[in-house]
Amino acid sequence: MAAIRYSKQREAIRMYLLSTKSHPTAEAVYNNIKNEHPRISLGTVYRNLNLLVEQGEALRLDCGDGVDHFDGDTRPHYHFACRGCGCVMDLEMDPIDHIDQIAGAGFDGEIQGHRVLFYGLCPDCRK
Amino acid sequence: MAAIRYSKQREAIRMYLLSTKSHPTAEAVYNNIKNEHPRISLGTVYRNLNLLVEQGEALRLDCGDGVDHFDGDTRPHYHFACRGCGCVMDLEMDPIDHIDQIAGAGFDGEIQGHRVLFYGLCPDCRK
DNA sequence: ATTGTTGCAAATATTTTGCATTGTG
DNA sequence: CACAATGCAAAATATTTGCAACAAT
Repeated sequence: MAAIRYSKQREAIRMYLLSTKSHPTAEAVYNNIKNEHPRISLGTVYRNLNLLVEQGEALRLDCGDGVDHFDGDTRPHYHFACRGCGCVMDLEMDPIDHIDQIAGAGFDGEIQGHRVLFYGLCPDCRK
Repeated sequence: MAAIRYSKQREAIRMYLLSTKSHPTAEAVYNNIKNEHPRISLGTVYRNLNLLVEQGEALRLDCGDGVDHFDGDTRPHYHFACRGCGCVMDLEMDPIDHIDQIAGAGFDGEIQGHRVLFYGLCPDCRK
């Protein structure tokens, strides 16, 4: 049953995700980890990111650019994607889970949740 | 300045999108169009879907499966993705544009809009 | 006649996977 | 020692693009 063993690569990826708020892609994680682990491969990064997401230690985000982004902050929160510079930011905002009720009214299926991405201009690009 | 000319392929794609509520992928559009237009190529389907989206005659949807889906109904509305069968449905629901205000409170950038996908079990899979 | 559009194939881009080797428990 | 994890390269998937032939205006 596939016990999970320690690996310094996975640990480095996990630590990097916890250290940044940049919501990096797999490629970006790879580039940042490469300094410490010059022989790490992109395949290993993908494998471990998938594993971390499965284990609930990271979130996979879709930021609308067709590439997966990852977030070490697994608390439920909302994201914002800037149309100017493409950066992805966390939003500090009140929960909006009530929209599930709105969606469920008059719908015969079962609404289990939602995925939201806000977009616009980030503080820097707005200027 | 690149005037857009008529093409029966584009017209067939447009008509197919208007005729279905299935939110097809490019591949699905291709397979459905092929009956009428056996020599159409997938590249042409992609080119025309992109064109229709640019012209505002179709929507590109992200349904969470990593593949682009397309919708001929360009009126603003919300979508639901079933975790059971993978189908994508329209939701008849009250607008929830007020979430932009909630997101914008305490955010220094400019919220221009949002992208929401609801998920759960469709009426059939719920049974 | 001009030039937008197509079919086809090759090219990109992103992510996954097979396999021999290495590392963990 | 058993087997999970790695590095590497090749494969799989989704989408775009170069180009010569074709079609719309």
